[in-house]
Amino acid sequence: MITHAMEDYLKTVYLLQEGQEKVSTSAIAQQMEVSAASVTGMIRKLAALGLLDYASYQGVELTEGGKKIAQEIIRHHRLLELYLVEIMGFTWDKVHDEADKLEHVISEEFEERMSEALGHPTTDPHGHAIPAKDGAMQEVAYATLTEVDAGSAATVQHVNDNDPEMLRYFDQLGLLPGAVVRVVAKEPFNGPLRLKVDQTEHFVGREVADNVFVSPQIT
Amino acid sequence: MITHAMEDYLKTVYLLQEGQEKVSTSAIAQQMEVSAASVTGMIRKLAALGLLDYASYQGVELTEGGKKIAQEIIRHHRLLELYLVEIMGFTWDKVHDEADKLEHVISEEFEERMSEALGHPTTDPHGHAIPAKDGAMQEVAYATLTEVDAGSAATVQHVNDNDPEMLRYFDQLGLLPGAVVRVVAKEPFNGPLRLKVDQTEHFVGREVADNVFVSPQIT
DNA sequence: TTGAGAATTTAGGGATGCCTAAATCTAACT
DNA sequence: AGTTAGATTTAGGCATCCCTAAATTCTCAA
Repeated sequence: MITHAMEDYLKTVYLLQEGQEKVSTSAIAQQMEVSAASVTGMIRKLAALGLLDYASYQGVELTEGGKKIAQEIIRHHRLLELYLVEIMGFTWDKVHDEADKLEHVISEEFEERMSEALGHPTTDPHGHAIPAKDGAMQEVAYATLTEVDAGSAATVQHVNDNDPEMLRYFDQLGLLPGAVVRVVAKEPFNGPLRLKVDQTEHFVGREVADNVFVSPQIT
Repeated sequence: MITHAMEDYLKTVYLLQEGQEKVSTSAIAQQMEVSAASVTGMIRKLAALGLLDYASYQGVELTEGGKKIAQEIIRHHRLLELYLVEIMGFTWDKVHDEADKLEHVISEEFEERMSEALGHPTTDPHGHAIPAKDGAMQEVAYATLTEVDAGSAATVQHVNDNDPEMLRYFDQLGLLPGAVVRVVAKEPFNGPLRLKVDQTEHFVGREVADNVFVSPQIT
C-alpha cells in the first residue's frame, strides 16, 4: 500500500533528481524538513517495494515504478494549483499549501475533470510543467536570475512556489512566468540585483533572484 | 490536535445523535465499520479533549465544542458533494466517497469559495441540509418511504448517499429529492412497495425504501 | 594513509489508530 | 436474587511515521 508519506517522498526524490542522477539522504531530509534518520527508514521501505534503487550510503534513484507514482502526484499538484487559481479564484501564493494536501486525496476522475475544465493545460501558475497523464514532461533546467549577466535580458520561466510571501513579492514586482526582465546591474559581494521589469526598476536581493528561473532573451 | 480520524468520529456521532440523546459505542462501531474496542479508545481521547461527554457503558453525547467541529466537517462534506456535481460534472453516485476524503483536507478559503460559486446553497445533491458557517442547520427527522401508508403520496426529501449503486438505482427510478411518489400498494411480509413516480410504476424492495426519506404530501 | 568532520545508518522510543481476545458490566428474564 | 446474553471496556499487539542519540561509513585534505 502506498501511503501519503510515501507519495511525498517519491515526489521529493523525483524533483530533486532533475539533472542529478542520485539523490542523497540529507538532501531529502532537508527538503522535507525531516531528520535524516527518518529518511533512511522510509527509503528502505520504498526500496523494498521496488519504487527506488538504493545502496547504503550511496544515495537513491527512482525506478520506473517510483517515477510513475511521483509524476502522478506532481500532475495532481500542478493541476490543482492551476485549478485553484483559474477556476476558484485563489491567489497564487495560497495554492501550493492547498495543493499539497489535496494531491494525495483526489481521484483519477477528479484529476481528469480538472484537466478538462482547464483545457488540458501544460503549465501551472508558477510556470512549472504539468506532466501529461502518461507522465511525459520535459522540464528544462533553466538558469536562475542570479546567473544572468548584467546587461542581459531574460524571460521568466518559472518561480519557486514554496514561500507564499515571496510569491506575493514576485507578484508586486511583476516577476511572473512569461515576463521579460533585464538585469541592469549586479552589486558586488552578493549585493542586490537591479532589475527592469515592465519599464520599472527594482532592487532585489540574491535570495529572491535565486528563486526565479529564466531563459535567455534574444536581443 | 484534531486528527482526521477524530473528525470522522465526531461527524458520525453528530449524525447518529439526531433525534437520540446518547449514542452507543456499538452504533458508532457499526456505522464506521470499526471494532467497538477501537471506538472506546477514541471516545476516551475525545472526552479528554472535551469534545464529548462520556460515562462508561452509558453512551456518548457531543459537547458544544464537539458539535462545532462535526458541523464544520459536515458542511465541508455537503458543499463538496454539491460542488462536485454542479461545477465539476460528477454524477451523484460518486461524490460521497470523494467528499469523504476531501472534507478533512480543504481550507476555510476553499470552503468559502465553493459556497460562493454555488450561491451559498442550503441542500446537497442527496437532499441533506448544508450547515451554515455558524453551524445552524435544521435537519428535520423525516419518515422513510417504507412508513408511508399505501395509497398516500409523499415528497422525497433526501436519500442515503452511502451506496453508489443504490444511488444509481434511485436515479433510474426518478426517486430524487423533490420528486413526488405515490405508494400504490405495499406487499405483505416485508414485500416490495408498488410506487408511482412520474406516471411510471415500479416495484421496489424494503431495503431501498428504507433509504428514502419523505414528507407527507397534501392531496 | 590516516584522521577529522560530514553524512548516513542503527537503535530505541513515542504518538496515532486500528485489531483480537479476555474481562467486565448491564439489563432482562425467571 | 441469579443467570445469562449482549454490550462495553481493558489488555496486549501491530503498522505507520516521526524523533533523538549513538554508531558507523565515507570523503578529503594534510
